[in-house]
Amino acid sequence: MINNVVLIGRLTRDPELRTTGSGISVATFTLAVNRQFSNANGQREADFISCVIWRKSAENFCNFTSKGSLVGIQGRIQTRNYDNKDGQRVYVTEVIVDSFSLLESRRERDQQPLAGALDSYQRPATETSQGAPSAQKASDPFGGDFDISNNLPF
Amino acid sequence: MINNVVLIGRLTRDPELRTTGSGISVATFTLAVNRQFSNANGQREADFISCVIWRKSAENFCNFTSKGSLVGIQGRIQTRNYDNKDGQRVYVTEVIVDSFSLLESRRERDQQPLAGALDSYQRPATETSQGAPSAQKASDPFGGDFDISNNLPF
Amino acid sequence: MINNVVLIGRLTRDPELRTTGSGISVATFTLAVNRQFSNANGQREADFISCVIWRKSAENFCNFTSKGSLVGIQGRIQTRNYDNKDGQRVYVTEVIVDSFSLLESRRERDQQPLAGALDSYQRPATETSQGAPSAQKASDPFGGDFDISNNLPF
Amino acid sequence: MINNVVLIGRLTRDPELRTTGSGISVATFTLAVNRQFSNANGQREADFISCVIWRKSAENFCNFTSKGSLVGIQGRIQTRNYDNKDGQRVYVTEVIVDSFSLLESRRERDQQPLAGALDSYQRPATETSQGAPSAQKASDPFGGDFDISNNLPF
DNA sequence: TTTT
DNA sequence: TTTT
Repeated sequence: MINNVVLIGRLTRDPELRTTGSGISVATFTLAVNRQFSNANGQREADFISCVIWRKSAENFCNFTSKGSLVGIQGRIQTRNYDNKDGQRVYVTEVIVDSFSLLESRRERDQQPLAGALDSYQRPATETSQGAPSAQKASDPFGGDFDISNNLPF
Repeated sequence: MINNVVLIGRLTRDPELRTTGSGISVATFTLAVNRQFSNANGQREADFISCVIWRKSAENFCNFTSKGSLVGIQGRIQTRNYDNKDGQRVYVTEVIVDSFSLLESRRERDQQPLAGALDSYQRPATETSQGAPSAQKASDPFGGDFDISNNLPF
Repeated sequence: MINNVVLIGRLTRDPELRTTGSGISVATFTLAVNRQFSNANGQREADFISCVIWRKSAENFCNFTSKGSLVGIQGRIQTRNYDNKDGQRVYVTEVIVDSFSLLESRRERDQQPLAGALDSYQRPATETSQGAPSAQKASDPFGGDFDISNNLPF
Repeated sequence: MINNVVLIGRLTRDPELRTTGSGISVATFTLAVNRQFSNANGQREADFISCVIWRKSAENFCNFTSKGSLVGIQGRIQTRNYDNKDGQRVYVTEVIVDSFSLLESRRERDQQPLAGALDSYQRPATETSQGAPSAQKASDPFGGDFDISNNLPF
C-alpha cells in the first residue's frame, strides 16, 4: 500500500550515526518542520519529526548535514512500540528516509549568521556597503537582522 | 515548509467523532498501512498510523467509513506532547488529514467476505432486510447515478 | 532534488508492454484521475496522466491490471521532447512509476458490474468455465488464502 | 481521487503574472528539477515542469521569486489539450500549485555568484581572503566543478 | 486516444 | 524556451 512522506525542515541537532550488530549503518535525526500557518498567538510553531536513514545513505547524510541544516527528505511513516522500564507501552512513529536533498550549502550557512552573530566582517560586502538596507529588507522575506526565519511567511 | 503525507490503508476500527468545546467536529482513526515488503519471517507487517480529520470533512468521513474501510488520505504530520498521570512526557505523532478518497464501495465490501466470514448476520441489517434501497443510495457516495460526491472514485 | 508524485486512478486502457533494444521491459499506460471538485457544469472531470513503468515492475503491473483497474502509484515527473514529422517540437510529460498498489481485486471488479453490464459473456472465460480456481488464485495477488501479494490488504 | 505532487527546483525564468478576464490572478513558471542520478554521460539532467499558481498565492509567489529561485511546491497534476493553428491537438500537462515554500533568501542568492560572475566585490570576505579554495570545495557538496554527488542540488 |  |  502507499505510504509516502515528503518533508522540508531543519535538523534540530547533529545527526547520530550508529552501526547495528550486523554492521549496518543507521542515522537518526529530528527535523523541525515549520507549520504553514501561525497559531492563535501569531507564532509559527514547528513539528518535530523523528527520522531514520539506513546504510550508505546514512553515511552520506551525516557527512553533509549538522544541526540547523536545511534538508528535504522523501520516505515513509513507520510505527513500532516497546515496553519501557516502568512497564508502560511506548508508541513510536518515525519517518524512514528513502532519499534526501541538501537545500543549503555550507557556504550559505556560514554566510547567514543569526541575530546576535552579526559581526560586520561576516556581512557580505554588498550588504555592508550599500546605502539602502532597510528598503531592501522591506521587500525581502528572508530579511536579515531581526528576521531569523528561513522559512517564510506563507 | 513542506510537510506532505499520502497514505492508503484500512481503518482498524470505526472512526470516532467528537465535538470540541467550541463546536468543531473532529474525527480520529487509525490506518493500517501494509508494508511493501515482507519481513524476515515472510510476513507482511503493517504500520498503524493515527489520523485526525476536522470539521465538515470529519463528518463526511464518518458517514462513509467504518472498520476495515479502504481509504486514501492526503495530509501532514503533526507532533505534540503532554504529561501523563505518572508525570511522564508522552510524545504523539499524528497525520492531519486534508483530503481523503474512498477506495471501496460498501457494495464491494459486502460482496467480498473473507473465508469463514460469510454468515448472513454479519451483513448490515439495512442491506439484508430493509426495503428502501434507494434511500440507502442517497447516502452512499458510491451509489453511482446520483453521485453527488466530490471525493469519491465514481 | 525532490520530485515526488502519488496518484490514484483507473487505467484508461490495458497497459502496453514493450521490450527495449537492450532487452529491458517497459510498460506504458494512462491513469484517469478524477478531480476532487466538480466543474461549473456540475461534472466531475478527470486528468489523464501518462505513466511509464520499467523492468520487473512493468511485467508485474501488466500481469495484474487491465482497462479500468483502480491503482495507486508512487513516482516522479519526467519531461522530454522530440521533433515530430512536421518538424514541430513536441513536449512530453510523464510519470515514471517507482511503486504501485492494486486497489481492487479481480474478483471485486467482476462482481461489480454496473447497470446494464451484467451479461455473463462479459465475464472472463477463466472464471465462468475453468475448473481450477486454485490455479487461478496462484496468479492472483488478491487471491486470499495463499496470498503471495506484496501489495495488498488483508 | 488522490493526485499529489511535491517538487523542489529552481525557476528557469521570472514567473509570469496575468489576470483572467474575471479578474483572477494567475502566475505561470517552469521549475527545473535536477534528477537524482547522472545519465550515462555522467551528467546530471533536469526535468522542466510547467507550474500554475492562482489568486493571492500567485501574487505572493511573484513577489518573492525570480529566475533561479529555489522553491518547494506542493500541488497536483492537471492535463488539458487544445488544437493549434495547424489543427493539431496539443496535450499539456501542468502542476497546479497549492502551496509553496521559499528555500533561499535573496541574500543567499546574492552571495552565491557562479563562476564567471565572480567580481571580487560580490565575493564574501571569507572566500576572497582564504587561500585554499580547492580544499574548501573538496568538502563542499555545493562546490560545483568536481561534484559527483547524486543527491545534491548542484 | 481516455477510467469508474 | 530552460535553473543552480
